[in-house]
Amino acid sequence: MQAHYRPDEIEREAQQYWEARKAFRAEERPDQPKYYCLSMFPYPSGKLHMGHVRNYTIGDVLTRFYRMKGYNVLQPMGWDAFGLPAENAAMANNVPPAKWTYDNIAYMKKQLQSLGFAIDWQREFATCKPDYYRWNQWLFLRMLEKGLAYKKAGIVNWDPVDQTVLANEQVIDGRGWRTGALVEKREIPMYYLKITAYADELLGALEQLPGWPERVKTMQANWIGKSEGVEIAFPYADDPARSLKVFTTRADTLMGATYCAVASEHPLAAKAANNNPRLAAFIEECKRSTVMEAELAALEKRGMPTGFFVVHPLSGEKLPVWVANYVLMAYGEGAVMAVPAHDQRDFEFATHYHLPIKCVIKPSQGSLKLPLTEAYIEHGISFDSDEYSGLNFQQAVDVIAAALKKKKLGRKRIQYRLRDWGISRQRYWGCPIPIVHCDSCGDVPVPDDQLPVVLPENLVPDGTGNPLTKTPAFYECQCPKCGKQAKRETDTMDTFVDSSWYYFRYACPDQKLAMVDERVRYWLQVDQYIGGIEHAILHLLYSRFWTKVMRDIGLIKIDEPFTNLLTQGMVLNEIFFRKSANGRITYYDPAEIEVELDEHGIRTGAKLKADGKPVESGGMGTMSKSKNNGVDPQALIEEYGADTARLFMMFASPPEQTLEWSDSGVEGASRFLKRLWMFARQWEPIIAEESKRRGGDFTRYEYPTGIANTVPTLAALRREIHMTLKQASFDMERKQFNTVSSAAMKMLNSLQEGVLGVDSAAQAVATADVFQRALHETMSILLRILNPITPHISHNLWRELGYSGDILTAPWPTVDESALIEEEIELVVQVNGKLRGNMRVPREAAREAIEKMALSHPSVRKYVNGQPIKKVVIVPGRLVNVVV
RNA sequence: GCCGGGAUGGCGGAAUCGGUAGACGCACGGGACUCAAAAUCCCGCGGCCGCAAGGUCAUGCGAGUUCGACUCUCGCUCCCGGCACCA
Repeated sequence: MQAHYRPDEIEREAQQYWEARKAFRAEERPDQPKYYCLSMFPYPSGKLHMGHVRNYTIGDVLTRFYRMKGYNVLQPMGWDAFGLPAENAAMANNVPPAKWTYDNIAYMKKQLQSLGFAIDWQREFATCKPDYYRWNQWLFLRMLEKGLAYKKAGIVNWDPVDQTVLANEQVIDGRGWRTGALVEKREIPMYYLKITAYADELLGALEQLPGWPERVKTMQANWIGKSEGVEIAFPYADDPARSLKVFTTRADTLMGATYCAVASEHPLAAKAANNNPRLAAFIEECKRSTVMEAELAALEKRGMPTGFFVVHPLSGEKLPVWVANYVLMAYGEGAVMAVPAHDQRDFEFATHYHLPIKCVIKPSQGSLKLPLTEAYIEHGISFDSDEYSGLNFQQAVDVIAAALKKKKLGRKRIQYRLRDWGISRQRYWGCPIPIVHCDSCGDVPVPDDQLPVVLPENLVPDGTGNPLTKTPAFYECQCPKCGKQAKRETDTMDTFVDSSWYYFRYACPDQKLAMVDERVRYWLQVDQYIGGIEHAILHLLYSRFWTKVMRDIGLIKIDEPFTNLLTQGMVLNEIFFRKSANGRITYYDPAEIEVELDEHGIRTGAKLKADGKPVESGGMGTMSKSKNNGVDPQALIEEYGADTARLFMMFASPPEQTLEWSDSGVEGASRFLKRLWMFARQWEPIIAEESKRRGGDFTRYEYPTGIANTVPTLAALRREIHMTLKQASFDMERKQFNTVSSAAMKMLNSLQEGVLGVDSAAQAVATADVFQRALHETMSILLRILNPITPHISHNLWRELGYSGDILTAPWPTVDESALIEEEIELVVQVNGKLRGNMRVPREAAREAIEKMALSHPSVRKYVNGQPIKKVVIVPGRLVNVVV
């Protein structure tokens, strides 16, 4: 055995060993339980970042753990290879997105391999290859046939200078990121997928996902936003045959409606603006504002009257119609009835524009405090509502809905917040939408036998829009129907399409004739899916939708793609910066910062190493280029090795929480592995000899009866190791890897203390064989619980110490319950719930005996101090609480 | 703004079912080894009072339930994720 821990050597050696044996190749074995563990595939942005390292380490720990538990595991990897950054890089470096993407994939693959992930690389694919994306196109055509895909107008960000559509992230403070021009909203034709057709199932099926975090399910449910309400028609005052339709969940407040409001994109707004230049200007202004809902919601509530009036469907009162920037065209009817007294947004708007506020709901007990300072939005009892007064929420809704129905001016209806999924992108680096536009035949789907529509890989975007629109070789084509000259669609698909079904393709990446084949039946569902919490809604909802569509087309039989979901937290690092006199902020790499400490180790300041002058701390933030606080995994692996990187990542915090970067934490992890190495080397002769004696067996250990009395230190060591193992197994099952790591550290501490105790004892010689056995046993446990986290060093030591077989498939250790039994246990003694001492009692002591002992305990007597005892609470095996 | 989540020593975090708050690690202090330094090893380490024994306060803030609350309930504060064209 090497004198020193050399991660580079043992990691290379272990990886070659696995490679030579094709250890991670997954095959369908119907007789064995399978475990499909999937981490979200990366976007090939250039090099791995710490978020990837964390994501894939979590997945790797799980696959290695399940392998030890006897499962047939699959851990695939691929590339989410279409997307905007490739176009940006192409513009910056004048390199085609394809080349940039493939180069990145090659580099990142090497990085993943150097981390020792147990990936079946045979199944690797990239979504930018026609072999993959042809099935996007194929399924899109099936959806078109089923009416699940359709075309309609959609709103996009338009940069008037570059004459191009911008992504939301390319719009900064309302201006194009490259041109600085004010961005406009523009309506263009787009393809949509009818995810709303599945809204009810997507919502209902959440209940059948017990393996998903509650918060993700709640977020999805809120996103789908099913609400039961009433659609109400307000007839136009000057044209009673026609009406303004609104949707409300609070029909009980209808009698309190004092105006109606429509979105600026609503047809009525446009009509009103025809002879009202001020209104036209206001609508124009709304058009210039953002398309992003988050920004829209934060805007000050503004509006203008349209000059139109509608008639209240029950009271007959004339109500004005306003255009308001807080009404969303995309939700409901794009119009609302405004009840300022009982809706906060309406209240603010009405207050600002001095519109009437009419109260019609009051608390069931007491009354409203007038004048209102905010809307009363609770459900209550109706009043001042003619015949609809004195009713509770449900009664009022029912009665009012019935009255409206009778007048044919409304009906109960279910409304979803969820909108259909717009997939058209006016960009080059994506999957072409398989449609041909023909002057005679209209929009014609590309026939299946002409798929895939291949994206040329040699174009370089220049920032002035999609280069496909300037490439006749791509867009010039014949109409599949009539054969006349036609124009190919140049829009490409949203990259969320690519990621909506890649997990099926891993089961059969080589299948040329179909999207999926019968192998998906063996591997799917995904047993464990792992990815960032930022994907909680969109990606996961689209994937669930896509799965249901594939099911309904008859490709698969499952309803849901992912049985268990783990949403990992972000990787953070401290942000350091300086603000210059003109307000410009410069961010500094934390590696360039020196932290100043006082004598207690408490931080007093930080300065830049280069000039020794102070910098400010901006707290912890996600690692990003813009904050200059990223740490390159490559440097970490090169300096400390993959095992240290993996151990630190797992130890620093539980997977679901954020993880704070710490250089000294990394050193701590490295120190532990060195300590483990030195310990193994020190005891190698004894352990290896024991291995030889027992033919490498690590499954059965027998000890003489009464060992607890003859060799108490050994019994204590075994008890500690098995107790720690019990906790580690529990934590492994619940995926709390930080405490599994600390259990390993604890075990090494116990071992070092344990051997010291035995070593120095006079009994050591007499009990040498028992000691040797216990050391062999406990070391095998330590190496096995560490194996999923730090597989290289575990692999190496396992072999060096002569344990039989391959640790990769060694069974997860089991707890020897008999090692845990103690004759005496410690009980905590409390008086009135406050800790006052402890006492040792026999394991099987009776309640009465415990109570008697507690009452005679000196500190109990001191605190009871003669007061009458009300009651004694005894929690078996834990504590006694004397209440006075 | 709306939806979801979080807050525990100097720091990351632990506490499995409401039962000893601070496991494990980092940082820091003291010591050993060394010509010296690094590495390594040993000891200490929440605050306050106390020589000590011990006492007392303490899990973001404020209330409540309970014999007992980091854990449950209600109200706040601050931070983070998502908001449909970043992936």
